[in-house]
Amino acid sequence: MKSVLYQIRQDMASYTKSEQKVATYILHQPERVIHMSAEELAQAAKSSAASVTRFAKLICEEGLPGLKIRLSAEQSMDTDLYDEVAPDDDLNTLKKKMLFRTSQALHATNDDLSSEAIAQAVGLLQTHQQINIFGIGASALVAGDLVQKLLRIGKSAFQTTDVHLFSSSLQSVSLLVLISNSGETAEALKLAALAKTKQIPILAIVGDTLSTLAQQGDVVLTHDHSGEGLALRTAATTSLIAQLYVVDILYYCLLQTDFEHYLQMIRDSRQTIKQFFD
Amino acid sequence: MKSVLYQIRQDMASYTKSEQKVATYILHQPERVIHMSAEELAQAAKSSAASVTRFAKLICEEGLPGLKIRLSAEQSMDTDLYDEVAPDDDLNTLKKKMLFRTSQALHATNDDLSSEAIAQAVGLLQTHQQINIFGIGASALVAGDLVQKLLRIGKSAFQTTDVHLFSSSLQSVSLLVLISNSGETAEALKLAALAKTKQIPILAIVGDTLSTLAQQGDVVLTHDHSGEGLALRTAATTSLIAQLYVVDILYYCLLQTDFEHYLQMIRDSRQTIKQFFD
DNA sequence: TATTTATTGAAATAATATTTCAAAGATGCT
DNA sequence: AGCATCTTTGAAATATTATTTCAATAAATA
Repeated sequence: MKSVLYQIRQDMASYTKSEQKVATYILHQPERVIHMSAEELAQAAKSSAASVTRFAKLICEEGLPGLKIRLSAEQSMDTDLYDEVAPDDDLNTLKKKMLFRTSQALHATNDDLSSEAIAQAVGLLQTHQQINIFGIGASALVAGDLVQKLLRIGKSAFQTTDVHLFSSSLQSVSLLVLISNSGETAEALKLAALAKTKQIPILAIVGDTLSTLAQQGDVVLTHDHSGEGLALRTAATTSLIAQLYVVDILYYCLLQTDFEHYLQMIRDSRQTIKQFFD
Repeated sequence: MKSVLYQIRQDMASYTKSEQKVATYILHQPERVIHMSAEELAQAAKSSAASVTRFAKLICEEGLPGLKIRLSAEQSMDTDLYDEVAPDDDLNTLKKKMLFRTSQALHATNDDLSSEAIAQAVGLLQTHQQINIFGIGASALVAGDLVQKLLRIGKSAFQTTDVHLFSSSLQSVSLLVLISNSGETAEALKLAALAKTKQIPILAIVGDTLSTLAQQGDVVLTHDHSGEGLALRTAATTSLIAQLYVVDILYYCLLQTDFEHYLQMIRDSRQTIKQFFD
């Protein structure tokens, strides 16, 4: 179904005078209209209740209540939220834009994640006792998150941003997890090459499906990175959040392979922290 | 504003029998309810119109029409997404649940963030050259994110999870940023006490508004942590994401105080990385 | 300008939501 | 259990809100 606001704007020219009054008011204050009666809207738009309901029926089969319902459904989908964050946005606009953008990224990431890739990734995590995770910049944070998660269920996981140290940590029994938004991070690519020589499998968590790193991975999980093109690093955090989201889903899929057991380990680890440090 | 469906589910236990009938129907068929009259809904839920409108008013100040409007705004949200992630969920269900939960957390966080608190926080960041950021566990990642962001715009920022080292780093000119989901982390509270003795101001980023840490902060930014009660740490990542989201908004508000200047610094820092490391 | 046609809003009507109230049911007390 | 009290319930009464009617007015056409 089309947006009512859009439709009203489109058809504005074909409306009569009083219809235009009502239409204009609705376009300017859609969120207020939602909580107005026909009479109130008529007053606000300097028209009559009759004109209001006539207009409502014109737009929407179910009359004014139906129109209000459709307006409400559209409220959450504000129009120019796609814009780059602007220097003079007020906090509300900023919040809306960020929320919108983040939601977009998560939806897109959901679409990107295939069952097969996740299943294969879980397989790799299960079959390797030692898991070495590398990411640099913001991706280092994601690496850190994955380490924390794996340690909690008794997996041996290691992370550092020190490439020398990291290289030394790679054992023949390791699984190498490479995290990179662009998929072109030089350090990650070098580590991938190193892993190849040692026949260590690579799990790549990458934004760009077509990147070099995405091609190197034995298993590749991709996430949304559509915001990266924007001038400001507005999207940096959305990419970060998308990466964390991928890790989270991967983690829960791993838990599912032995749910009760892992759950108990997580409980234990929480308990231990509580007992000794709180 | 909280999700009505969520609220209904939460409060289900406290409802009377006929209220539960109505509530259950709404939870199962929210998108149909939107187009039903009180009488129709009563029939469908095997109750009476009176009970329906009574229930509507209980949930929503503006009665049944208002409830329909709010339901419409929430359209298309599956009811059982509120559940804890289950051991036998397939990937699609898992993805839906996670996405839903994350969106919820972000919305709630948006509602929690007040302009005043953000403005004060920005003020603190502006007026202090040295910014010391502490978080432990998942919050350490958030601390890391904030450090990266601040360094990019030429602020002197420091983070470590080593409390001894961290204590030594606190100067009289420092701003102490404490990040904690529960707001009860022992280490953070000790650092808060230390800061008090040195008269160093505290910016707290906390999930729980009523926590000890929230009370200690000179400025307090809160984020959603509603998922924390859940058995499994399903919510751990949503809290983390909510924290990152707060940091992101804070950061952009800081940028706005001198937009072009900061933007240029960010561009320069990207350029430098590209030139020397890619 | 006279005639037709379209538009408008006040009032009448219809639809819908809400409140009232008496009956049924649940709860607690002896 | 038996009685009293408080709660819940739905049918009917009422109030609110939306819609249609229709006469008046304005615009368009010849």
